[in-house]
Amino acid sequence: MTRAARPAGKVTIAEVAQLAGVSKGSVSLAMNDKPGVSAATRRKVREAARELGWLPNQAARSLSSATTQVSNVGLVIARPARMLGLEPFYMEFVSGIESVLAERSHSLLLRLVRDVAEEIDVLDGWSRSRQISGSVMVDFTLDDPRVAAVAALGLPVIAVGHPDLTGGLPSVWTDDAAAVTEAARYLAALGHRRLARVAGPARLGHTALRSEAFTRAIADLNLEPARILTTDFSGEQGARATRALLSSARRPTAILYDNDIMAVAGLSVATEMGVPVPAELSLLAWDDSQLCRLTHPPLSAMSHDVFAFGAEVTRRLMDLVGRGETEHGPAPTPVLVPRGTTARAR
Amino acid sequence: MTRAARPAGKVTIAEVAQLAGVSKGSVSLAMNDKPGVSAATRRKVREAARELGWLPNQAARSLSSATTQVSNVGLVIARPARMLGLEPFYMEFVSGIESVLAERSHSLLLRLVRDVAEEIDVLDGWSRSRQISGSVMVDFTLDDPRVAAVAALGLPVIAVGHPDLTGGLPSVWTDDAAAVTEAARYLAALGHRRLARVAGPARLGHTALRSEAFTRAIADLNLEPARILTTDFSGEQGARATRALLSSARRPTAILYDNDIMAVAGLSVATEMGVPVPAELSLLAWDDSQLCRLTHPPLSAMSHDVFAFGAEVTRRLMDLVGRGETEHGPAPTPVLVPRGTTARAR
DNA sequence: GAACCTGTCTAGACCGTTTCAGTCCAGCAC
DNA sequence: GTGCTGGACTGAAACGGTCTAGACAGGTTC
Repeated sequence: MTRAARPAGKVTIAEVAQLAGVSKGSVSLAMNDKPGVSAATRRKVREAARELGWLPNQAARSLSSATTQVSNVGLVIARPARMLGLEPFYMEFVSGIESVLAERSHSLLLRLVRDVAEEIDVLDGWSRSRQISGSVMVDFTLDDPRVAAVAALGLPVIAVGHPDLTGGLPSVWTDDAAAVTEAARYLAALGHRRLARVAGPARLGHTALRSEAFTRAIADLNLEPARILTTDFSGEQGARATRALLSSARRPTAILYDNDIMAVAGLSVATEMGVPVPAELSLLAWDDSQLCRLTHPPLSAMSHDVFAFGAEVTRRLMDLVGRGETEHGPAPTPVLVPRGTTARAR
Repeated sequence: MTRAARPAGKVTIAEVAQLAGVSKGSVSLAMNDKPGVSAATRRKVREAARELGWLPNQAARSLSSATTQVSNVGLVIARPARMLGLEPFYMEFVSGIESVLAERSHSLLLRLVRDVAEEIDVLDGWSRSRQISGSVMVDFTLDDPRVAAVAALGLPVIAVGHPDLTGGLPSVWTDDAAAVTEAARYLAALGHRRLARVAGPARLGHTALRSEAFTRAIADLNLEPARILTTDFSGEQGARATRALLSSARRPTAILYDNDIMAVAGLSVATEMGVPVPAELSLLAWDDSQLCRLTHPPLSAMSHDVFAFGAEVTRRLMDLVGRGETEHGPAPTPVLVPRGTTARAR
């Protein structure tokens, strides 16, 4: 099956000018709502443009003017494509971004890459070719090379991550340390003495921050030293980590997970191994997508409205692009929502 | 917080040419690996470009060359932003798309809109301003107005939907009728006489196709007339539909769901209502994201590799954009994967 | 030696906008 | 009438690449 490949929009500003009986310059002024043309002319030009179905050629526009505003926002994610589909976090985050973009008639330019070097290339290309007016950056590591790269590019960027990691870029973050501490205190208050945590990849900055806070909280509460297992965030590795924990000699009585897909997998493993939840084992998820409410018993979680978070990040990016500045501060801290998987230790 | 807005890459081809002691034309030829320059000159030019850190200005490039190949592909979805995050289908589909795009250094331009009219506007704008080289279209309805619109635009498009709905556009689809029939036959063979189906929104073309095939299969198999409840695909409505079915006088002994999030919700409802699965109730999901393997018991499903489906759709789109043509045919039919939620009727 | 290649390289037109220095003209003050 | 002002509008120069026609050198062929 073949398709005709003749793009419709071959109309140029010259034709519009001719039809309207004015010069190219006037058309430009009229269509961009700039002063210098009379109301009558503006109307004539509008009419002509509408009739010919003219839309300005973006390439020409950005070539000639330094200040080109496009209505796309970038998001580059350096993770395997498979993972994107498996992680409710990204889905909800992207949904939140889209919810704000849609109401402002903006689109999201999405790209998956292998590593940070490729991510920098992509941002560089988008920025130079003026395909985006700004970008959201995620998954910061310590001494992230992207910080310097986007600074050199002069691209408006909102960094999703703790200021310790994002090197002065305008940032939005959640206070994971506080949330982890709250979780540990809660489990301790329920009488749990032996906690464990199934964490994300060690290389990610926020994993390190959470681990540090978790370890400190355990120490402050005088609990037994806790095991922390790192994973790639997938359900499979969450299940494996849970099996390892439950098979160990002194198995934990409570497990904190770094996302919800792993918590769901963990609950399933506990059931499969005959460990009653929450009677003998408490489970606490993170992020709290709708998954947590669909299991039986429903998962207790450090609830984080990821959709709203994505929306807030985008609102700040639009601020930054539009006004040149935005607030710089944390988003709401994840809040503990007890459901059916946490109970007093026996 | 304010950001400096001084783009780095101010080097032009003229400066490179001057440094290398050649003309602009030669630089262009040398850097684009085209014939017409000697190896020595090519080396000199490369050296000069590297020294100055020159990268071609994309805007200028696409302005001058007729064959502007942009490396973006479009996807417009006419659903509320919230739903995108809740439906594993879309994220897996998008992941599959990205997996193919990433290996060809392409990006996805994603936009959520309210309705089909807005979708047409968006595609029109993207197409005219040369922001995409092609697009994927989903969620076809009967007599879909988008068919005529993209034909007029001359934009390469791959339609995801049955040819009955996509009006001659190059299409990829799954044979849902065959899959529904297989599901009904399997449940009948297990001894189930009273089936029900929790379906998607009635307005969607593929919901209608599935419903028709389901009803016919029930009739052919001489089973009791089946109830079909329509939903918005959300877990909440899936749970509500399941409660309604299980509360009815002659409750079904098997339920077929139109996606997996609703099946997970349904399983949870059955557990909550004390209906043992699969002893007294068989459940069959659709799409089969990893969710189905994480519940307990694991969900039987009409398994459909959505990731691979998205990848295949994109491969065909790239074919269409690159060679001007592509195959036109179905993707693999969803295949029944029995797990723990289907069993013989008592 | 003329005619003809072939490979390398250059000058300059061209792509479709924005922008800026001017032109034109009506209106006003004197 | 003259001079001045300011708004409306024009023409042409950017912007930074690609691409085409043609110049030039050196080698072949007859």
